[in-house]
Amino acid sequence: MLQTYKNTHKILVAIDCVIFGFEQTELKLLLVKRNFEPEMGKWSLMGGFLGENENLDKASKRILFSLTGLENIYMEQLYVYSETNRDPVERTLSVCYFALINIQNNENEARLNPNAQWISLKDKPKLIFDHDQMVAHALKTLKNKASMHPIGFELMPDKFTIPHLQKLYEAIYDAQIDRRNFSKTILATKLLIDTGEKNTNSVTKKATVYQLNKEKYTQYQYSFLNLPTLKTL
Amino acid sequence: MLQTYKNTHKILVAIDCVIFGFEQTELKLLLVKRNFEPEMGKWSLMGGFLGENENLDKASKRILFSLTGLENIYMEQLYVYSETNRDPVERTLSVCYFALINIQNNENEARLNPNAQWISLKDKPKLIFDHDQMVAHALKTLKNKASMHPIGFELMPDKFTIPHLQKLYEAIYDAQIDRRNFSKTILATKLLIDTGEKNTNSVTKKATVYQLNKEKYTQYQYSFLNLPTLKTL
DNA sequence: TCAAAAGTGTTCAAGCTACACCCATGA
DNA sequence: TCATGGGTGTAGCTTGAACACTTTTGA
Repeated sequence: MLQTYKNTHKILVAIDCVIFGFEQTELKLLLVKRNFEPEMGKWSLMGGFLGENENLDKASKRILFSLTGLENIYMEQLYVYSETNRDPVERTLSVCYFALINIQNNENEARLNPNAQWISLKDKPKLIFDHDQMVAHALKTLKNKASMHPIGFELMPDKFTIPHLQKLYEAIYDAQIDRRNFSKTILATKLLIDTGEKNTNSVTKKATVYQLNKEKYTQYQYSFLNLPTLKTL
Repeated sequence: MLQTYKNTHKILVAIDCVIFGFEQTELKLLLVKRNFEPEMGKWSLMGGFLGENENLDKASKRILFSLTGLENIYMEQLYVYSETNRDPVERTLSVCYFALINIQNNENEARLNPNAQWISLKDKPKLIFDHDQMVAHALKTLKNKASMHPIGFELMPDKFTIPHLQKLYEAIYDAQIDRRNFSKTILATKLLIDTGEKNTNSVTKKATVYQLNKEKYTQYQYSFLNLPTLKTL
């Protein structure tokens, strides 16, 4: 016998993903140009609805996969947006996820939805509904989390140099970091493995190429970087 | 003309509240004994459903008020639980909130729902559904947040002594803290105002009674306590 | 006058910040 | 040979941890 709860009403549940990437020296967002109403033609976060036989984590992975063809991406639930009028079509809750993607590793952009585009955070257009608010929230969380946990590596390619990694943190915190202190701090974590290779792109002295020590990464227990910019969160 | 989204299905949305309090030296949870099915007679978090004309913050406040008669309580959205089978009656998402209540200030327990009870975290019974998981999550968040922001004061009465405040942090982190260093750190924040009063309950030397500097509190910008226990989160 | 709790100050070590010099590379 | 970017070392300061002595109070 199947009971149900009385005097309750059901609501549509959406998922929207704030997807960060890092290329060269720029922190980027993966945005989509809407090809359906409402707000057709405008930019938005990638989204979708929660299906009948899936939980939110599964749905968010499905949505990300449908957009990018990527699996095994770092994703985390952020916050639920629930203003009654946030979606003009009908009442919809949106569970916001944030994802970190390594752009370089995934150069086969063939799989990328043609309506999707990587856009620098600095050039972010106005987004639909409350999506700007979601991006702001996600950015704050990224700043917070990246100082406590080494999740920044999720945005880096498999092989990278320390100066390149530093550019990532400078982009995240929109701040200058001392080269020498940064290098010292990063190396002290023992999270980097020297591959023996040298960066061939560089015009001048070739930087050492490192890989992430993935075992140490998953076990990492200490607070990560302690940037002055963070102390006034 | 009212559009709707096609091929989507709606879901019941609940709110469950992890409510912390602090009394004497004990961190407590406000739990309710269920007087309805399913799981009648078992302990659970206080919950309710999201109504048609309210957002989640409003609903969580409504639910807390209905349980305690209290308003203006510190509340924060934590996480959404969405396993398809988490509620045996029918599929329900639960948005978990966590709340911090100052028990002493609210001694008029008349307003407290008769099915509700403050129970020490140490004596927490097994809760229904995934509520144990919610409590574990909330506790972790409390530990995290209390080290970064001075939210611990939300659990204290208006007037308190430093040794009493220390007991709170010792309860939260389940750790011993050095009296002298704690006092120094707390006073350095300038968040305390000396009321000039002395604690009359004490049997021996009377401790100084302080009040929170509420202006400074709302503006507080720095990371709060840096407890060693936190470094291995 | 003694035990228990409260209040305060000092010392040492670690970590972070600021800063300077040397090396490798290609134009 | 020079400009550019990469790699490393050190001194000084700040912060936090460990720790001891004095005061107040009531029994």
